[in-house]
Amino acid sequence: MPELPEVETVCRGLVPVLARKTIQKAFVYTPKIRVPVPKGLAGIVEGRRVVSISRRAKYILIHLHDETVLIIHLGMTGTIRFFDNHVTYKKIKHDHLLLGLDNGKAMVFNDPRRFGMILHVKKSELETHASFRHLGPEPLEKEFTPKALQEALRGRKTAIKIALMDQTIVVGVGNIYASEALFRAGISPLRPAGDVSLPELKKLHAAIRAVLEEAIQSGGSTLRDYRKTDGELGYFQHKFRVYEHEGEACKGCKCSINRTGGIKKIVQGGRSTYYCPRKQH
DNA sequence: AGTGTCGCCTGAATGC
DNA sequence: TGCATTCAGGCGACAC
Repeated sequence: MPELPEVETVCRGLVPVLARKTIQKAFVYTPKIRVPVPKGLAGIVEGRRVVSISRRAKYILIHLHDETVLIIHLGMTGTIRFFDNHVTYKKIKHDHLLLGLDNGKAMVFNDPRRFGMILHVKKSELETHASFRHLGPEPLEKEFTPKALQEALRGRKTAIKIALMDQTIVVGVGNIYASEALFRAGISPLRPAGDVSLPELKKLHAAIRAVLEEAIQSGGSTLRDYRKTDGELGYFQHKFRVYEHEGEACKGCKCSINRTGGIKKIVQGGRSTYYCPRKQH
């Protein structure tokens, strides 16, 4: 599912094909996804020019010429694809939004599970918007420091894994990268967040940045392949060390799998967590 | 304010 | 084989 690196990859992929294009035609195929699409959105964005693309947390921000922002969240299963001709494009199952561009191409947002979101807000109201106002720091920006992380976690009794996925603590880290970062930092996902020491948080801070940066790198190489095939801007397969590796030996592990059972899968807050009980404490 | 739970939604995987 | 059930999870709403 798209977490920060995947969304970042999609944003980078959007820049060459969407920036400086004018939205000639827009269609909202599915007004009622989980969060309803703003009423009249199609008519409102038609004729607007795309100035730039950026990302905040897991949201894709499409900045329009009129100081408004068209925002897409990919949810769990959302993808963005481009097609050559928006006039002849035939909607397929789970298409929710089409933007017909002035170069004739179509940008289509498709999301089978409808967990994605389409928002349209004034640039000046972005920071106070309900979906943005409580967001924590960007993990790859300098405001995210071990100290800031310590401050955000202070007194929190909830498990560190759950806290890492809390977008008010730090944004962009979802279920996969929370497990991966904790594994690299050698910290048990079950630890109460407020009990993790500063030296450990330094490791965790570095681990979060490392997993996200590596995944973005990996997305970048996928993106180059996309350019060749003109495919979809959505997913890429990154190598995970613990996620979906239940029962396997973790990287560099010398212990006997028969005896230890290998990487363990547990459920926290209704989400699966993968970790190595012998390397994470 | 912090914490935990539920519901949204569909396709794939699994169970009988 | 076919139908039913389970599972996946980001985020908002809600209860306490």
